[in-house]
Amino acid sequence: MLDAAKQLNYVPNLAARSLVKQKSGLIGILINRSNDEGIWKQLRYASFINRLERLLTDRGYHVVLSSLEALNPKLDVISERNLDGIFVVDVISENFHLISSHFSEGVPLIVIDSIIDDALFYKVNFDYKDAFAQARTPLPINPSYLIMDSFNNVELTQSIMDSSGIAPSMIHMVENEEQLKRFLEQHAEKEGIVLNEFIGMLTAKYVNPAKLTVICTTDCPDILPAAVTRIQFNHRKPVEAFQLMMTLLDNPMNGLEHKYIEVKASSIVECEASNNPNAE
Amino acid sequence: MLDAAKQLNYVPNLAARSLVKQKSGLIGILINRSNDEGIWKQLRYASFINRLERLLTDRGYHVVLSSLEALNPKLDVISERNLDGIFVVDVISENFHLISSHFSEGVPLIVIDSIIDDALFYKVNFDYKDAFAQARTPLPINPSYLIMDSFNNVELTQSIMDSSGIAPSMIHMVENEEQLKRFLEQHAEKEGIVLNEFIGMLTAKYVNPAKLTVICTTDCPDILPAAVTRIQFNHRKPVEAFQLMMTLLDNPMNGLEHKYIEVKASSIVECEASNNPNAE
DNA sequence: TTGAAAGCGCTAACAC
DNA sequence: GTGTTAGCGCTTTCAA
Repeated sequence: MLDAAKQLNYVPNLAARSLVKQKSGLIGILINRSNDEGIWKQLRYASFINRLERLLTDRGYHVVLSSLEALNPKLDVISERNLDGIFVVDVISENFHLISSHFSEGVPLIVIDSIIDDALFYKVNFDYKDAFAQARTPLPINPSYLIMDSFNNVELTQSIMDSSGIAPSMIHMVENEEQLKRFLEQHAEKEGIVLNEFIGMLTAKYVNPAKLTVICTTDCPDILPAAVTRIQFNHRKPVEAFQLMMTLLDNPMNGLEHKYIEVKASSIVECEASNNPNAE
Repeated sequence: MLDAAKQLNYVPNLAARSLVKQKSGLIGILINRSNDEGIWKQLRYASFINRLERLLTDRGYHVVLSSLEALNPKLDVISERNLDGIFVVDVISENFHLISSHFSEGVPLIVIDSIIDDALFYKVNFDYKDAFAQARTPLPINPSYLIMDSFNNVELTQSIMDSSGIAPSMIHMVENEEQLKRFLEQHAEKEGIVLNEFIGMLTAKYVNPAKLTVICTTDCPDILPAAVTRIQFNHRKPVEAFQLMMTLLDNPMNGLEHKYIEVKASSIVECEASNNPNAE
């Protein structure tokens, strides 16, 4: 029985197949990470990676996960492993040329949470402008401060600050909990907006949760105290990124004309993309 | 010579190398996940995966991340990609034989958060007995209830319940926030222990944080309210798992005699393993 | 239809 | 040393 099973159980060798087909069946998720990250940075992409990986795995791709040192990202994995598609998350502007140099014609390259004016890259970002507009709607008065996290991609950080409509002096960039606490002591009685629910949770330790509006960017609204007002980005970011990747993989010739996808804030619950478990 | 290769921008093809060397340079991290997971389950392994992946990547390995459906885990990636080493997290007992069937002689197989009496598997688990002992030390009286999460590996779940020394009727297995809330309403004024800081955070919404002791299993103590007593497992689990894997990869012939590694609870801050960036 | 052969890019084992 | 070759396991092509 074991013998018979083994005879019938042919196991394809994907390395050999890759070699001849020039397709690896591997999709890379590359993420900029530093060693000294606060808890909110560590968890920022947990849900995104989880969901994106699931979608890709269900489609029959294998996912290579790789951290990048922000200062010195090693991107060799892209060309060495012949990745069929690449997601890069939160890219430092200075490193885009480095990524380009690892680019192979026809290999979809999607950057997440990064603004870059280069047609080589497809981009999937949140529509923060939309989120801020929604955040202002239910509030009796305008929020007076913004607590947020910085991104490696400074253009994105700047863009968020700009779309918030809040004076730069009233925007606190979270570095550590102690500094956050000190900032909040000066504004305890005012209304504020917080980006990222983990930061929202830290913030709620020090101010009245009822005065907070949190823009949920990490798909974890449940961790927030009940009194907090939430603007939820629907959890479509991984789905959008996945669908874009599939589209690009299906049409290797002609790329799409729209290089930017903006995921809107919304409380509408969307269903998952259908899992069609077969790759190439 | 290396320079010359770089000048010519020669890119080694790892698929071809894998084929001839019979080593892929790939390490798998396989995790049981369900679709309807609560936030605490989704985030349970975020920090572990993050750190483990970093250690492996720094050593020059490439990491394949794959979700498994708990009921029907597809493990083909192991043999198809010729993984050099495999981590499997939170394994359902019934699936161990399935994993065995994908096992190749000499390929290190390390299970995390799983109890299995089979010499094929190396195991890295927390020492919960130690954690509960420490949890009782600082408390004025004995905790009267335990809030915890269930694992796919029922032996582990049972083992934790047993080591807690708390009556089964006073152990609440978290399914959703509503049920948790109802359980807590009956025990609001008593001391309790909580396993997993995300559950601890949810719990702290409904009871006096000062009465809670949280055993931190996900390396995210910062998310807890200040008043909560913490027992921290030091963040050595990914490091231990990594070091064990490296040891096994270095000694392909003779496995170690100790198949269990128990990571103790401790507040001692350990330094990261040295990053020696070269693989095979 | 079925089968044999070439070759993907690399390393190891030979020869010189 | 330096150069050549066989072959890893697969797919594709071309032949019968």
